[in-house]
Amino acid sequence: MAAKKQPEASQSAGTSGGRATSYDVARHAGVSQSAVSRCFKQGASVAPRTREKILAAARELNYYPNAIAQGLITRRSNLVAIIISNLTNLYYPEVLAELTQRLSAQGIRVLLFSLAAESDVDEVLDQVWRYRVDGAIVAARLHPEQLAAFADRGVPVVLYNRIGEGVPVASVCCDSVSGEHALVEALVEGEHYVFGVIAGPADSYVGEERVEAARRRLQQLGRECLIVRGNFDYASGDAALKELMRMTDGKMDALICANDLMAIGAIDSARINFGIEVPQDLSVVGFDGVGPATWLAYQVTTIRQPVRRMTEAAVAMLLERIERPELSPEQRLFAGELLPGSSARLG
Amino acid sequence: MAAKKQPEASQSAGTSGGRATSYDVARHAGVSQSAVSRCFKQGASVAPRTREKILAAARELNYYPNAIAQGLITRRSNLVAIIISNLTNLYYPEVLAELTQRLSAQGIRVLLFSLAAESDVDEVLDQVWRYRVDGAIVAARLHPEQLAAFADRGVPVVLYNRIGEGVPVASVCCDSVSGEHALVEALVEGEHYVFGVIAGPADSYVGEERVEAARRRLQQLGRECLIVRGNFDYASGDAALKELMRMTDGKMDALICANDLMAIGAIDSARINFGIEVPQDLSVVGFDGVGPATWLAYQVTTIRQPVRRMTEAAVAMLLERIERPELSPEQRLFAGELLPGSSARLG
DNA sequence: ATCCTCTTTGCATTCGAAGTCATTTGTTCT
DNA sequence: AGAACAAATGACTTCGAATGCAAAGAGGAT
Repeated sequence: MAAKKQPEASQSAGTSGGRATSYDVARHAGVSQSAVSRCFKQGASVAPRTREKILAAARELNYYPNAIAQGLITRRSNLVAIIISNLTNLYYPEVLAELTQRLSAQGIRVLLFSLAAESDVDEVLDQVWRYRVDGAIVAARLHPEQLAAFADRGVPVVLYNRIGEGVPVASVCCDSVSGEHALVEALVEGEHYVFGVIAGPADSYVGEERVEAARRRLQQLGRECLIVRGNFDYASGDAALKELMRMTDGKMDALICANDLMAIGAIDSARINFGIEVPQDLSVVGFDGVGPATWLAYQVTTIRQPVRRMTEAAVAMLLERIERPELSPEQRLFAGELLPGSSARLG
Repeated sequence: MAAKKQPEASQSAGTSGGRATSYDVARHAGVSQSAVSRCFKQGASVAPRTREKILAAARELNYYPNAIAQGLITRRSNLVAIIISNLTNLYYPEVLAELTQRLSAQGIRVLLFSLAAESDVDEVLDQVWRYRVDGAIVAARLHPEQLAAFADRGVPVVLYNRIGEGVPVASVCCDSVSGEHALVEALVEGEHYVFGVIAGPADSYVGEERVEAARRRLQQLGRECLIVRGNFDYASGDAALKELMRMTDGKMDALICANDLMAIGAIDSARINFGIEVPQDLSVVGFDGVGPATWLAYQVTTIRQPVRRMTEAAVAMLLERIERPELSPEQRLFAGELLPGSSARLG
């Protein structure tokens, strides 16, 4: 009867599998399971000699604490969900790599969710709840109710390059408004008159913000502009350029793109499909500062997002909120840096 | 005394937190915890009326089964580790997105590990063991001992675009040899004589394989070539081109690059730094078929990897091995498709 | 040697769901 | 109505590590 109280060490714990448990190690070292547990816990009270013995046994048995079991008892999974909509966006891989490495450095693992379609969100969230993640970083469009669900469940979230629309949520963004203002001002000073704008998809937060900021500033400076919608990829930059050339009868001399990839598509299209010289005949500016923007053929004049500082902030904010869930939903805005390339004649 | 046997339902399980447990749901529905568990398990024996009652209670309490607890008892975490070295490689984001979505579709979650440096591998593996992942997909260079550790622990692995050097491991690769042969043959037929090759970093498996295949085939066809090493990025394509132009006194008329990104760097460099026409004066070919390779300015002649089929195979192989660990370490080789761009004059 | 304090250690319980087994309920057939 | 059997249900144990608590040990002071 008493036999059941202290579980038996697993019999299969030879040198083979990594399936050794703390009981196996305990038995091997001649101590209790508690001692083994303490031995792997930072700052717990274990005598040096005991610690040695236990660590030796652990090494011999190839023991690694079971994070699943730890998560169950401590109610801390040390998992953070990263939810990203379009990994193919050229800008996100860098962000993802940075976030992952920073979280790893803090002893936190990343559960990655990549959305193929927006309709997948609810399924993804279902899994997020099940895994009892400690927090989440979201670079995807969520409905207010979906954001509210995080609050309901007490799961801290930090949004990346978007804000909680209607719901107060912590977020990290690159300042679209000041970035676009800088671009517009430089273009106006550079003596441009017929402005075209390539917007992002309507459901993109940063896309709309950038275009709106550019439009406003142009208006303030007495310039009109034509706006055509793209969807952030290369092909849509090409298509939008053609459309704008048609609409302006080839008179457009400045083009503001909601991201670099469309700017690149537009530059190629202008040069190759229309024989237009960039920047002599047409100035093109983008946004983001992704790798290809700096390629010799493009050298796009753009706003470079401070990805390192932004990811650092996102991780820091999330960890803070995991420790202290009552913290307010701060919004941090980072200024981008105007990267003067050679795709635009500036003032 | 008897009170301790049946755990109390958690008191905090109001409609607020997502912290409800199966006991909360059980009490709410007036059934036992076992019933709740069965209710969420596919094909278990539960009366329709009971199921209704339980599901209603679960919905009301916002109950989601705790995957951590499930993982502990079932010894199946439903987690797969994806280990990737350089997410910034332009080719990997697509692979990662595909893998993640395919695994999700199979009810499996992705634990992402992104390596900043090769030295991180052991720390990463430490975490992989702790989380008791059901399997792993690896697109990073691992030492034989590190690969052996997976076998030791009975964790199935599938390598992506690399093979287990010395250790038999399941893998999915794109056929470098036939791809390079096709490129070389086409270039030779296109009347090229002075061949340059830009290799990848020495520690890249595919890089070495591609270059070696190209070199061999060139030799068989009676052509020599000069090889310069790059590191798969744009800047190294530029640098390598300069070096090759110096070495050949500007006489190089065909350039084989170990990946598209270096091909693009080389094309830009040739055009902009040397005023060379591509493909009139110099033919350039790459490998991978990444997005920018198809841009109007480049249209790189390359071998497109069948990413969808490869990721599908990787996931299928991994799942098979999770079910039946005794399966042999099959290697699957996928033929790439020659994508005739306009960066090379072919035969 | 005695008492007190501080450090180590082990015992027993806990986290939340799954699954075994025994029991109860329900159905069908005679 | 009762037998025979299947379906549904609940009690209890289990997975592996963390931790509160009590007991044991180690020093130190008197």
